[in-house]
Amino acid sequence: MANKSQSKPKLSNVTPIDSGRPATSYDVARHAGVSQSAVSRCFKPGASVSKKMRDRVMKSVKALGYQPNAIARGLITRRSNMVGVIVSNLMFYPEVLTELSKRFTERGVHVLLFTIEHDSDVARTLDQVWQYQVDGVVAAAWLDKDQIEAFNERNVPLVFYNRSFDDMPVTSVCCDQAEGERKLVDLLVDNGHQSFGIISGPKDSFVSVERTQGALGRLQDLGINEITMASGHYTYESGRRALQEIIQQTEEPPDAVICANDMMAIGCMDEARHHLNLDVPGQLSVVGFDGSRSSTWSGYDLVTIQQPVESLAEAAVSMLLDRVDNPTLLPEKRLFSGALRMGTSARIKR
Amino acid sequence: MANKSQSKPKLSNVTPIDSGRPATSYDVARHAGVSQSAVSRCFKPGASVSKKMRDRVMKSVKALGYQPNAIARGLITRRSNMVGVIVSNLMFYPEVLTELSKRFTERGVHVLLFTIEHDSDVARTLDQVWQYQVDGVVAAAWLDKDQIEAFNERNVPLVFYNRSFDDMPVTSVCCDQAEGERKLVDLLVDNGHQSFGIISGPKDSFVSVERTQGALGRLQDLGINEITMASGHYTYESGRRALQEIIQQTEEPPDAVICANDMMAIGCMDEARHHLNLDVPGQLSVVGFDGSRSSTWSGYDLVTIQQPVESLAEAAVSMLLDRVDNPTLLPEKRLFSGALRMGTSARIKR
DNA sequence: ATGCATTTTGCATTCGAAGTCAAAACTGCC
DNA sequence: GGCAGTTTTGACTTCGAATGCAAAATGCAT
Repeated sequence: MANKSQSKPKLSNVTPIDSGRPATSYDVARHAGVSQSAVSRCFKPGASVSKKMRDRVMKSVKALGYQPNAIARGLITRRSNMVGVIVSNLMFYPEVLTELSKRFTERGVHVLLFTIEHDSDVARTLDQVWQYQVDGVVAAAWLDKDQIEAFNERNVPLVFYNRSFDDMPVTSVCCDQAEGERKLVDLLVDNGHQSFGIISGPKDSFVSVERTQGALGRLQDLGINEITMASGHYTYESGRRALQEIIQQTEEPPDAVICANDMMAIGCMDEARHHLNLDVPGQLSVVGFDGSRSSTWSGYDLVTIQQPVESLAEAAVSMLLDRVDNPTLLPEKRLFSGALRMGTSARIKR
Repeated sequence: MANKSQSKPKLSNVTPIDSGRPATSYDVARHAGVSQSAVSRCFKPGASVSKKMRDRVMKSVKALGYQPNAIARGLITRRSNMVGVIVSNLMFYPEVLTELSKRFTERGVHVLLFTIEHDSDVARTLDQVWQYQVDGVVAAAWLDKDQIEAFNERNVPLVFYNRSFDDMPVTSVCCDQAEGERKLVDLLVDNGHQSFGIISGPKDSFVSVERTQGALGRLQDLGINEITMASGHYTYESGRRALQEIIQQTEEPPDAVICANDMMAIGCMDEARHHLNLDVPGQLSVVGFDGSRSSTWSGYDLVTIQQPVESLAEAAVSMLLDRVDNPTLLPEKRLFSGALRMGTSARIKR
């Protein structure tokens, strides 16, 4: 730097502390009377720097309030230390996002958030993802084959959260939706339930399909055919509406209603109790899926499957960062079981 | 570029398409037989580029799948097109984050998410914020005077969401917490309630203090002194516990309980109905604050204040981006009224 | 003190896009 | 065709930090 300012005495390089602009490594170097390289090395763990040098630099760093520019660093290292998190609808994933964010932060990685409202937004979102040079992506959204392929071409690790692809080698962490539903069905059938309603989520939701198919499959395996279907959008209101539909379609209310998530199960219970005058669980058993906070509220106390959110998030984060460090790692699918929660929203003996 | 490769024929510059790495503007330039500057200009709206040139470049852009590197762009333009969003506890702000994210995305701005668990994390978080050269920050968290000052020094616009500082010139959007509470108090008193319980949030929560003081102040103004206080942490469980405390502290249950948020109000109702055998609203009126989704569920149907989340988010986003474009804009505080929701959780005539 | 090995330091270059400026290519007009 | 005026283009530099390499400084043994 000292050399440079001799050969090219430009103002911007000479100004002692270019106030207004944050200090750069050159500013620190000049202030400490050392080279810019030295400053840089002081911020690289395990670099060869004498104690004397480090102390001197750090003094200037504090004096100028220097913070390394992560953007500039990212340019040269080709590592932004940012990961993209793509969520289709935040409303249903607040705790997931909290867990992911917490864990990434602990590891010094930052989260660039992409929320998408419609599937059609995915393509646009991915363009942004490429532009921002994220080191990896966690997707709790649906991507098509070409989009997944794009990640491979660009060597950007991708981990799916709660959705996977049987026919493609992707990395994913999932809660075993189908197994969970089977547990619920078994529990209900073992406790004498014979006729069922099933409230599925949106048709384009991977999770909903898995859950609904899981429940349906087990019921059929057990030879149960009294099944009425309806679908909702994972919301409270849609759960209520779906129950109305089911009731209208049948002579008698079913023994139990299996909902694709807790929110709809809660809607269902409220509809039954407050609008249809049905006792839950006395006349109607209701079960959900997720283990959301509200499922434990005394008014509902759902029988449901609790997703191990912490484990899922931890797995997603570590699998992603492992692949960032070592791009040759092959895809891996991890499937976690959910825990059966024995609430009081269904007629079961415990 | 052509010139450069003559004088310094390095491999990395000569390789036609350095596969594996994403294409750069140089790659595009070489492929199209034009200069790198030309490629850059094609991505700058309103730049001087002939139609012939633009077509030619765009053909190569598509052929190579080129995406401008936002990191490199940010370095030279000093604009990252990223804003930081700092939220203290995501659990209570999912819809806020959704709204903010949606609106920033619409305007081509990206969200770098910072979640903090303890106040002590703020300092560390801010270091990260500086490093990532965000263009601005929305904070739904508490910052101290020095931390706010740091934003001014670095010329990084800052907008507070639902917290403000009477004694400092900060930019903020808030729902008028105190006014909302006064509306609730007036409603309850007008409907004959005489004794009150107040469940506040954490002592270090700005919002909680505003709300609690608002309610307390109005009650005292109205000459009502039968007030029992308790505090919680904004959670369902803490609402239940707080109601227990209140009941224990008094001979008779109060006529009404005023909770600092909906979640605690719901906990309160469940505790009253399912554990204390109190009829709500018959024996106990319960009111909340927020207008959360669950406040409208039939089982609760809260009397509460609905925060205009869309307006708040829109205001925060536009105020922030206005200040990014025009740093000379002075601080501005915007205060939105909340809407009274006439639910059935309190004994009121409607 | 000398020589050699090792650590520490600085110089120069690099990452990828944007912007400045001057050269080159057009345009219109006489 | 030639010339002034305008538009388009390319060469070069810049942003801020990291790093390979060589020079300088240090340590150590003789």
